[in-house]
Amino acid sequence: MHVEATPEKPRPNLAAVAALAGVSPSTASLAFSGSGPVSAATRTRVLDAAAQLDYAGPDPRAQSLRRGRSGIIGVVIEDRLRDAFRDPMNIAMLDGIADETGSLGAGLLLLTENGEGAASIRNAPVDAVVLIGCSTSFAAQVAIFRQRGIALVAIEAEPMDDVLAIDLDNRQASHTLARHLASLGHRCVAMVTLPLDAARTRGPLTEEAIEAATGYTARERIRGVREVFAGSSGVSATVSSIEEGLLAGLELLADRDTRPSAVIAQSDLLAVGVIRAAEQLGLAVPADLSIVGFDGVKLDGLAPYDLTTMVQPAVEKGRAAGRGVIALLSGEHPRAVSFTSRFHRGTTTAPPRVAS
Amino acid sequence: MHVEATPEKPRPNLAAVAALAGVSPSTASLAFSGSGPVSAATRTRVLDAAAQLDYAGPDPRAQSLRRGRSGIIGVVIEDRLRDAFRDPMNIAMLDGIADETGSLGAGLLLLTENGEGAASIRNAPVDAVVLIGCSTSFAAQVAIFRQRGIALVAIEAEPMDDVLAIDLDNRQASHTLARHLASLGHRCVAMVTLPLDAARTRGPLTEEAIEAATGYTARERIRGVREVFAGSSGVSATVSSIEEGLLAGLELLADRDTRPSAVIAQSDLLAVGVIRAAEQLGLAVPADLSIVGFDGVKLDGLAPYDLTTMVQPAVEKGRAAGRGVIALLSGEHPRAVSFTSRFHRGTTTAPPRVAS
DNA sequence: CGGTTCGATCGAATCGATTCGATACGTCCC
DNA sequence: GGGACGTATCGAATCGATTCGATCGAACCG
Repeated sequence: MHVEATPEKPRPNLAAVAALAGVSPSTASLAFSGSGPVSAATRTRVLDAAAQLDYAGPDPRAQSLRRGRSGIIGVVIEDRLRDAFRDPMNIAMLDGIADETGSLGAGLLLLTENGEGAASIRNAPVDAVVLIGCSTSFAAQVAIFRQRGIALVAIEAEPMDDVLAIDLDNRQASHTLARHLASLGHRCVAMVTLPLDAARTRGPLTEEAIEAATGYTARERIRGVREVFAGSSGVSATVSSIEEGLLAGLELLADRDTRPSAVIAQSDLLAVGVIRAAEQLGLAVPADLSIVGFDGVKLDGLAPYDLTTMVQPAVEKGRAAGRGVIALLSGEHPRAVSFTSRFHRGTTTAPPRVAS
Repeated sequence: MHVEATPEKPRPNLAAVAALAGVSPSTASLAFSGSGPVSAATRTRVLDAAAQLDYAGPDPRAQSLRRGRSGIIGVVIEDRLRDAFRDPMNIAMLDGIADETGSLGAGLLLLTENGEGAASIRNAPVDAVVLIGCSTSFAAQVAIFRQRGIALVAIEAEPMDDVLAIDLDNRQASHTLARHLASLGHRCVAMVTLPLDAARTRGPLTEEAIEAATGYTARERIRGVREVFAGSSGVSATVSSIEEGLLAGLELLADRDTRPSAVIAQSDLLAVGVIRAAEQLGLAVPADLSIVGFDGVKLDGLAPYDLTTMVQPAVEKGRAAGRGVIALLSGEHPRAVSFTSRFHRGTTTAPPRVAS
């Protein structure tokens, strides 16, 4: 006997299964979803028919149309996936989100800030969206999702109506770091900041640049530092990474006349980059240059340094965001959450060398 | 005048927009999709009506039902997001996939091997799926997706019908590493492998364990090593991470009588862990112990070591997978792709110390 | 001037399931 | 024996868009 494989193999649908089982589509649906009274015999018949037709279960696309839910949660990250994932903070948050939403059976759809096509933020089939920190084009994104009627959770973002905020004490924490340096005797500190705006340019931290900054996290942290070191300046980075910190550090430290005695980097990755820059320039850390970071990433291989930094609860932030999503989707009105960071004194800060 | 906000705000649909614009739904659809002859005047009228109703565009759920496409590509990764993202290889591959599929406008949906609910592998609304390497429950997953009629691309997996394979020369590359050690004079080498099966247990590499292993990558690499060092043994890891490598390393090196003169770790992360273990035990690398890895990750902070390893084109693998997905979705029949690794001689290998 | 063609628009079927209300049939109790 | 009740099942409407074929005018050409 020779088997003739039909090139066309139309996937069976619930109606076909129902027909084969000799029941109505509605009953077949009940049998699958289990959300209604169906006799055991009937259910068995339906399931057998399904097996016979090689039916894989209700089509999720049709389900999501009918139910008005797709079971998918969008996570908006930076433009370049690789950049976003290079920072352990983002991964930790993603992990926290997945932790909580996983119980709900929802999947995470990665969305980029300016993607086009079927899965852009304009038309991804998501039930809710988490905007992961440091977004520089926040307002525009919020407008889109609000129009689409999609629940929104934002990590570290400007407070906004209809957006559940998961916040961090960025200003206060930066203030703490700055005070630490001040108390050590530093008077001339410089910053290496996270991206200031959607353009993500590396460059000197001019007053105009700060004024025009749309990056909430960067701005808050600058503010915290300036509460202690009024008018302090620095360099803005294009992304949170070690390489970028190195470049920014070189820019900052190149000129020995304007060289600061301490650098406040807005992430641990950037801080490590600055340390590398210092090493390249022959500066000893912390003797010649004090450096602080932000995040509290355990950076394997940073030895012999132990970075002075603010440790923030990244996974917890993600969890809170995940719980927020769940609450919003069940029609509740969760309240904004705010996390605090903890000061960690490492070995990368010391009193400034006395001017020679 | 006081505005009365209706608590219920039914999202407008295309029909409502069409009605307001005085055209039929079909014409309104054409106006939005641009895939048909519509006069400029009509299009404007429709768009105005949409703006007036605050219509955000066609519902992606309905679109995907009608079109039979969701524009979403699933990526199946390990159970724990954090574990998966800890290995730069996975991120690199993800990045490569995103690079290619992004042009298609598709989003990446993160799926875990044994998730439940709306976004499990049984019922995620995806058009295609990429199984990222080292999957230990490959066959079961393939069966599910095949039944659902979803296009499949697998990175480093057993060849299978209807599955586009993106392969790496795991066996050959491991053979190369083993030969390198052999040529240095090593006779007693041990392995630290990637997870062998879905159970992901850490334990001695018994013959039975190897025999029963479902992890394709791990098995191939073991095979390559054994072509040179027949019967060589070692320890299997639960995940590819530095910590795990440390634990496996300690287990392997604890007993000084059975201690190997070289360790072949199946990933760079594991190799770093083994180096740490050696350091903890007071062994000098490479004088007392040679160590090789696999992947070619640039591990910042591994200094002063430069790991001897096989450099594999991870991003390229991801890109190939992405291109494969695109090809499959456009009905083509792309051919399997195979990548090769490049030997990198670092400073972590040397001739064995002569037995005292 | 009549036939043809082309462009714009419309109607209606369709994608595949869910769900509300109705129906049919037993069973139970007074 | 008849009314009340509960369970299993069914019909039909619905979710929101896309798309094929039909229709209707207008322009064009011989």
